[in-house]
Amino acid sequence: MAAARENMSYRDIKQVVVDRIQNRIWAPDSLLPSETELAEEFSSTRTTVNRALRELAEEGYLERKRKAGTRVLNAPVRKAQFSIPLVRDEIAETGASYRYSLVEQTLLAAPDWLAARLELTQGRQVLHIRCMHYADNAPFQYEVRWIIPESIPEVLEADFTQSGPNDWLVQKVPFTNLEISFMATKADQAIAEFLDAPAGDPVFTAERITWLRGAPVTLAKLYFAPGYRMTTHI
Amino acid sequence: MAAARENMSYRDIKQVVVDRIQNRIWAPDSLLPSETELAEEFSSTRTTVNRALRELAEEGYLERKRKAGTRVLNAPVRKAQFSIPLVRDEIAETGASYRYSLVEQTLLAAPDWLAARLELTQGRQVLHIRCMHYADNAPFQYEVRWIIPESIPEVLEADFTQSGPNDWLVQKVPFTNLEISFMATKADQAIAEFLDAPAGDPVFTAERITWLRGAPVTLAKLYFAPGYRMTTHI
DNA sequence: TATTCAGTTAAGTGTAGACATAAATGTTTA
DNA sequence: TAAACATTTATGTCTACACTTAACTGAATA
Repeated sequence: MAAARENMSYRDIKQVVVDRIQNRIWAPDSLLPSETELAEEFSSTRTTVNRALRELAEEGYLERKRKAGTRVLNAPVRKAQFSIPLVRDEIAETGASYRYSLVEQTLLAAPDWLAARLELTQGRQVLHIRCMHYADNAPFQYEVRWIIPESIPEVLEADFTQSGPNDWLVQKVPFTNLEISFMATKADQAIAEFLDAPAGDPVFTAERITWLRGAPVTLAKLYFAPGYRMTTHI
Repeated sequence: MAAARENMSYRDIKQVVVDRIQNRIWAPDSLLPSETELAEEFSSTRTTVNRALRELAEEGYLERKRKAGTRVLNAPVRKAQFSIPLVRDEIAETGASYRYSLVEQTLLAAPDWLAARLELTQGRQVLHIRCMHYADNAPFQYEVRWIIPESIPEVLEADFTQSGPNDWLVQKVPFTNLEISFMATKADQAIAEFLDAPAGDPVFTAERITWLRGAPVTLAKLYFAPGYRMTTHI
């Protein structure tokens, strides 16, 4: 019944293991045979089995502990992966044409909520930018962004009339940390106007905060046009 | 300047490479030295360097092609990972107490939109369930679910008065495929009532479709209480 | 009885070397 | 000139083995 053919690659072994898990041959919470035993069964080596099991653990199928052994996770808490593309790429992928438009750019004192959120001392100057991203001339995303010039002084000389702050930032800032939240917000007057939707309508919203070596660089609120869905497959 | 100490683990090598990328020593789009050269520089072996670079490629820092070499990706399209926990676990993690309540359970013919979405032939029987998840007795999530008994006959005998269909399904069904979407929807009368929010308010919504070996098993719509945010760090 | 400690075991990691494979480049041939 | 073929080379993968480290087990001790 068991495979047992020669020269199995770590990929083949992964497949067999997944099959056995899915067919309850190895039930949730149960212990797998040791790497050495599996290597023998598959007429492979421990190194190869190790790679297979290690990757399956990363993918959320297994839990591994030294000495304790390898265990099948009962809750398939498999991890959904979303890649976080630039808007321009996201739009380009659908085949639509991308257009950018700057709405407003001002330098002002950080509002209290922003200072609190980014743990800034009060009254710091921040660059405030609002802009729009269009797909085939239909509103796609309304972006409201704050950038901390203290963390990246060149931003004060940057030109955001032709392309968005995101494009500029990924070129300039090798960010080290990132927090992303997704939520549903209610369209206020400005959002409604720019996204061409009725005020009060639900808007899918992403909020990104980026740090560079511990110092906050930018906070962006991204409001997506009505009908937007963020989808992933596993 | 360069590290060059002995006995670097693949972890150390990863760190050095990331540092160099972030300090623009290896600029975006540029080619890294070959594995062999790096192995020499770090007085390590190609196998170890390989593991470091392979993992960094998985994490989205590098792009690797045979013969072409290893290249620094310019857009740090790093991947956000969300784990998809059971509601009960999600609530338990905040320290709140979890309570479940069944709202409705009926067997009916699949509505057209559902049949279309799951690629069912028309008029199929489906089990329709609506239920609530509470955290500390406050509404947390309103769940609307359809299950295809054809794919999992035992579901007709299952008892959903004490615990939710999700709990039952993860025990029974080793799902093989999963599609998750997130969106913002407008609270209709039922949603508003159950989540204790004004009708018309924006509601963060997840939609999960699960397949077992190609056959659709269940579709769930999960409506989160106002204020919910899905957050992740990178 | 409870605690500490040593032994054992399974996974984690590193080294060395071989062969496989894909892609870029150079060379020959139609 | 262009297509077909061969060569080169960097990554991909596998094997075999050694050593490290975490965690369980059970025996010795307080």
